[in-house]
Amino acid sequence: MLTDAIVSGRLKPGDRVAESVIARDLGVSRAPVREAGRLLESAGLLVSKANRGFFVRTIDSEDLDSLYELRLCIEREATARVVREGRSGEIIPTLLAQIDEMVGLSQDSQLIYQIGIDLKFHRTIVEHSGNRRFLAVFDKLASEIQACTALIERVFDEPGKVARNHYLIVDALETGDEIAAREAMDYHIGVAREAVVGHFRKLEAESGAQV
Amino acid sequence: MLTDAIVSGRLKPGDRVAESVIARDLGVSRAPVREAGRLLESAGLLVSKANRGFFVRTIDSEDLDSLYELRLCIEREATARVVREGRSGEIIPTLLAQIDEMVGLSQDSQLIYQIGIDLKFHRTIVEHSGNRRFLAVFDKLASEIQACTALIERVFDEPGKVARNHYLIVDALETGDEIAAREAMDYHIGVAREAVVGHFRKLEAESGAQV
DNA sequence: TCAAGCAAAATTGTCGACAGGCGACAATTT
DNA sequence: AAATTGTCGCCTGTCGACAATTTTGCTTGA
Repeated sequence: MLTDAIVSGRLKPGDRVAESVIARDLGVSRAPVREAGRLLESAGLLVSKANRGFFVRTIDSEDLDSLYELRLCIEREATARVVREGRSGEIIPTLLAQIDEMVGLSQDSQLIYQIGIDLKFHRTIVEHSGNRRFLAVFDKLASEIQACTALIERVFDEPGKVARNHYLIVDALETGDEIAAREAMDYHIGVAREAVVGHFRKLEAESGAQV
Repeated sequence: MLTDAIVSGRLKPGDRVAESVIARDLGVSRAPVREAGRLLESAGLLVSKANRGFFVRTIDSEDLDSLYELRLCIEREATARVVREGRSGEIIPTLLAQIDEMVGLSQDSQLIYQIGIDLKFHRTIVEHSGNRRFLAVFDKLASEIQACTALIERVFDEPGKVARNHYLIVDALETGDEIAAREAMDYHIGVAREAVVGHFRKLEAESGAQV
């Protein structure tokens, strides 16, 4: 609804988002825009300064690294929990279908969609971990990760390979070994973390702050 | 400011919090109350339903367990980071002073204050972990934990003993062993988790849902 | 007595308007 | 020329009012 209209387009990080302007553009009052702003703020896409309004969030490589480390903590524990609670078999068919879909979307032009499925894959695991708080944190980070990744677009050289890497996680789930599952997720996210943060560091070396 | 006035007092979990009522009581318009409501919502103290307004959040033992497990993931990693980044010596004096203060507040009537210092102790560690996201999540959980604990009041039999248990964490930090530090925090929170969740399960067995 | 339907009250969602605060720019001073 | 101060305009924070929706209490009928 409103949220999409705001984020969808052309906004550089650090840009100011005046609620009066948005309200005028969308032909509604400022109140609903305000609500949507708070929503996007809690989703981590905007930050608000007192008496100044909303700004598009900026992010540096250190913060991105923190983000991935947090994700790591949540997801490796969630993966272990899935095994411990004996819910692996229940979700493996879903996970395999998602990987197949990802592999099918490995064309350059469809990277954005692949990122979406990638997130769904991880969410499926967290969702079935049995820990609602894990899911809440994950969902909050998800929009940020997706937004960041969408802006970076291509960090990895071989998107198809990345998609196939998810099979390792499913394999570990199938063994029923809690520790192996945890380590599989640990490795998987660790690789992504290095790649994304490394890419970002290079961007920073060339210019200033980035989204 | 407003937030305190809303939460401070007498509200049962599940209670409805009508913004019109609050606004009348405080003699302000509904707009600022709305803002405060969103704030408390993102702090996890209220939930909002469409066209229904705000309600005081309810919590069950399973959710509380999830909360502590999440805390565990964050804090044990944060503790390990403090050691890894070589910032132990920098914060140990602060930590020791906080424990002393806690021990001094071990009287029954001051348990609420002790809980506050306890949270500060843990926050100090997370704050100096070097991971901003850890701190953000911790701060979000902190208000919830504090609110819950304040309602439970006395879960532990010997508050002084709990306070002194924090020395074990400082000891582990002093050794400079990353793994030992992680395990010390792991054990510390694990004990609290069992006690709090166990206490809550008993309450649930007697009645229905609880805060 | 109880259930269903209806009407009235209450509450949220939205609106336009006004006051105060902040940043930007110009004028003045050093 | 650089820095400080004064002014202007835009934007947020707050307000009271109206419309839409939900809840509640009452009436009506079986």
